[in-house]
Amino acid sequence: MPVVHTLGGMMDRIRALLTVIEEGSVNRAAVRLRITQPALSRQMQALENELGGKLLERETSGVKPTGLGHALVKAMRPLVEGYDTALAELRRQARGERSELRVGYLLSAAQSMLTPALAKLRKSQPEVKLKLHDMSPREQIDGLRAGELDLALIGQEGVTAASEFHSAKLCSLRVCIAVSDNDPIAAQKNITLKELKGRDFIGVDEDQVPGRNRWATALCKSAGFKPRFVVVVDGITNVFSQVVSESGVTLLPGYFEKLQHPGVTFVPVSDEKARWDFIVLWQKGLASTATRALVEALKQVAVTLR
Amino acid sequence: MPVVHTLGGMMDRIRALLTVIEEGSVNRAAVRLRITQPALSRQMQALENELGGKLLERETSGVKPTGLGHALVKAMRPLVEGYDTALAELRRQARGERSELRVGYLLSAAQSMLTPALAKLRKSQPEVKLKLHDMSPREQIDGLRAGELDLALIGQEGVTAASEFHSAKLCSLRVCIAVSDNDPIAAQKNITLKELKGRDFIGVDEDQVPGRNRWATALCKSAGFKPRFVVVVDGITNVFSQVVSESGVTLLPGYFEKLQHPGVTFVPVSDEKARWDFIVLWQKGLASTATRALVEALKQVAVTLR
DNA sequence: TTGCCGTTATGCCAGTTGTGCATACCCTCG
DNA sequence: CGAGGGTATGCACAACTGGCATAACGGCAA
Repeated sequence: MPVVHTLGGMMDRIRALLTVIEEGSVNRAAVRLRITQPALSRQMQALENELGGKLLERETSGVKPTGLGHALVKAMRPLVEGYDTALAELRRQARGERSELRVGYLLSAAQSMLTPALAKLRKSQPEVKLKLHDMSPREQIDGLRAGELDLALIGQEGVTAASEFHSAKLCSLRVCIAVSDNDPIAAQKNITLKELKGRDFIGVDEDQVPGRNRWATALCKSAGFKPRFVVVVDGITNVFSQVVSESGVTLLPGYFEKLQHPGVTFVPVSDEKARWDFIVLWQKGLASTATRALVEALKQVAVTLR
Repeated sequence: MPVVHTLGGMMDRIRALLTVIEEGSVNRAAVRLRITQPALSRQMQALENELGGKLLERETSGVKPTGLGHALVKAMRPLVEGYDTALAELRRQARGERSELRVGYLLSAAQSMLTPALAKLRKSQPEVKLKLHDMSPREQIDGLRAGELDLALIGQEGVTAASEFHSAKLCSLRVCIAVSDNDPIAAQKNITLKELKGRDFIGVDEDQVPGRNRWATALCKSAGFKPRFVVVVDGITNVFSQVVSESGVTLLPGYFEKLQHPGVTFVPVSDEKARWDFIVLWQKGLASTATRALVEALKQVAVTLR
């Protein structure tokens, strides 16, 4: 039996078998499959060889599946159909017709921008299904890397990962510091970075908000000194506890000014160079129209907030 | 871009892509796949052409999936794995290592044979999982045809379908008739077919028990007359009602003698030629060892009952 | 900068495979 | 026994695919 064929095209032969069994005839199936009957006949032989058992009862009136043939149909038809639909969905997605948009964001940071941008998006592309994920900057970046997010709204933390993805800077916010209510600085309306020289700084866990400490360090260096991080905590609320108990300070993006936290006062930093960039990251490769639309909407919203 | 390839081997290329993404490198993936790097490189190009979008970010240190690439992995990996396991299962089944055995039987007819046979089977192949289906002869045949049964225990009704499947005659039972208690025949110990000449016969629905009427007709013809079916009912219990009310008779396999039904008396037919064959049918093609074992067990049980 | 080493991409050739065509074979029915 | 339906087979050819050699490209170190 010199009918060997490759193991590769086996799925095609399985498809062919499904058609043959549907039609009950190699001849008619061959017509449907746009190949000749001999070719199809040989495919069936090949499939039987590969599986090691007869699949069809050849009768003078056509063909009929054997038990094994039936079993194959039952096992393979759903897989083949799933394969086809998955393929179709991928092709659509490749053409940018992705209907689902998975957005990662940090509620405290992105709220003022994301909400109006989403409203715009819904107006221009109402059929887009949104999945919003409130997650830490680190989780956002990991999500992008793992392909679980299409787009991430992220602050300064994102610049370290910006080269991995497409990115756009949305706006550049002012910066503030958090100090204890008891601290003399708390009474000031403004503060310059220079005034922080020699103060103890509270750092945050690099895993949770990567790059934040580096950003603070860079800012201080531009003001002529090197910050000393006396403690590193994980999570922003713990930062506030430390601010109160240790009377250290920490540099924060400006939107924290609106926050209230017992025992903590936020003081704006007046240095012009002290800015907190807010950026949006999205997957490389062909972005869906929905992704592009949301990025555009975010940019438009950003200019109004500047 | 003249990289076209066939649409056929697409699944292979998807498999290849899965490996490439796992390895993060075309080179290493090529090693795992036992092909050269250029070949694999071209496969990836082909896949991207077929899908209409980039799947990989080529970087100097290797490759990284794009969003589309990630989506493909998420959609296709389970399908590919399902396909492989299904294929393996089919191959095992083709080798006769089927662990499940679906048996169709008619409780009233097969009980005396099936129970001991199953006991034998359990002793010789304890790991076989059994699925027993009590169903009418017609349902059994349909089940075999649809591949939902591996084996059917069926009476005379099965002979019409015997050519479609493998079959073995298990035993040949004596025949009896059912008559009303009031009928003079009811007092007899035996009866010959000839004595039934001129009597009204009760037939059964051809859909439920195909071939039964033909069997009765053939028997009567061998005794020199043609039975007259005054009524055809569906289901054996209705036959008994008719036997009582219409004082017709009906030919039945011998195992009914053990039954009790108010107003009905069963009288054995003494003709030597009047026999009711009991057969087992199973799927054509390679039967599993379990199937063969059960057939053997049934045959052995049958000889003890003869 | 230059050279080296890693990566992926491309040109070309040969082996293999799957297909179509023509035809053989087999069965059933008239 | 021939006609007409089915499936299988012999054969030649086009096409795809893989291997080899090599290009192109980017990073890194001297």
